Amino acid sequence: MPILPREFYARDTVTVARELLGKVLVHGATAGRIVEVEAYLSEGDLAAHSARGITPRTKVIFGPPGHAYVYLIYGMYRCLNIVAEAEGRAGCVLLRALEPVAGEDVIRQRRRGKGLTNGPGKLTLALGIGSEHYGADITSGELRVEDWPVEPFEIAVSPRIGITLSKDLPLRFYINGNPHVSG
DNA sequence: GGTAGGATGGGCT
DNA sequence: GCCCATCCTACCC
Repeated sequence: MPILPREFYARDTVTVARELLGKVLVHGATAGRIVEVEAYLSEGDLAAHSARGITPRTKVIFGPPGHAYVYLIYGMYRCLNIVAEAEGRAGCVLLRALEPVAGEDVIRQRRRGKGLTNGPGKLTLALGIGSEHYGADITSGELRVEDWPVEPFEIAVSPRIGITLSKDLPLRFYINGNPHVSG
């Protein structure tokens, strides 16, 4: 299936977030359709890790689009973001939930607890994504996003989950009615 | 059905 | 030293 090109990501973050819904994240033999995302903006968004400027951790968010921003959360879990916007501008999309579409046997072996890929920390465990993917180019290579055929769907919008700053901005997007959405 | 608390470590003030 | 863009288990209706 075709890989999304870098131009796809070189747009405003909300557009990228909404259009990532329905696309498929592939890592090796495992793959999952993106069913829930959150946008973290370059301006006016205090919840974004990039809001306090360029640091060793956040520098990839300011770099060229179509790369992975992976970070450690609560000392135990990794979350995967995809960098959007033109180089020099911050902006990224957090992947919050997937619908498994390939390698489900492998995914089951990697997961404990309830749900396979219905949360940002769970989906990285399920697909085997870790800190070694920090900065990885997701327009080529082992970790990538592909455009697979998809049934029509409706996009639902809500505030983002688990944050305190800028918590009322309507920047969480998900496929309405999809059973793999978190929460 | 629900909520409360613990695990666990890097990043930043 | 405090703060997390989380998940799981235990316990209580």
